[in-house]
Amino acid sequence: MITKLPIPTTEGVFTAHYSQHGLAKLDFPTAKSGIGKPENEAAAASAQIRRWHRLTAGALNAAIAGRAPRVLPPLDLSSGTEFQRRVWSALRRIASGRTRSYAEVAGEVGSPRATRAVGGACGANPIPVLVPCHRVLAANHTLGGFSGGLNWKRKLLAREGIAVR
DNA sequence: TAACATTCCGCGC
DNA sequence: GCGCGGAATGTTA
Repeated sequence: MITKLPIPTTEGVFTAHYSQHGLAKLDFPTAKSGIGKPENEAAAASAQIRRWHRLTAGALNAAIAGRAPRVLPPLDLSSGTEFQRRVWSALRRIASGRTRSYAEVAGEVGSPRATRAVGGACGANPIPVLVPCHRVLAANHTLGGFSGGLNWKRKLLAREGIAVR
């Protein structure tokens, strides 16, 4: 069972998806996000999920403000493949304000030539911002791509003080 | 099998 | 040196 809850930020309203294992997905603001669905899922949320949600909201707002989140809720990454989960945990080890290239990440997960596959895994990342897929740049320090829109990637990097070409 | 959020090498300017 | 075209490469649906 999945519970969806909104998170207001200075950049718009994100939507968090919780499974019984933790935060499973985070959506960028859309034009229609903001007002909940007819069914009031917030009311049905367990005490535990509400607690996770508070952590998520705090971490997300901190990250958007350019500060490293102090605590994160448990993440439910069970939707990913083995390879994707390796990539995502490698991403979480990148310190705020630092960057990696797709090739470097590929090396860290044990498949040095899977650079392009790393790009795919980043694109499949269900929890942007908190799992810092935006800190991965191309080898020549250009932006590369970003599923949620390159503007987001630029903005997030700027908040962390990272300059890109 | 085709599609990629890459990278590397070679060419022409 | 810069820009562009094309091939190699691992993973996924």
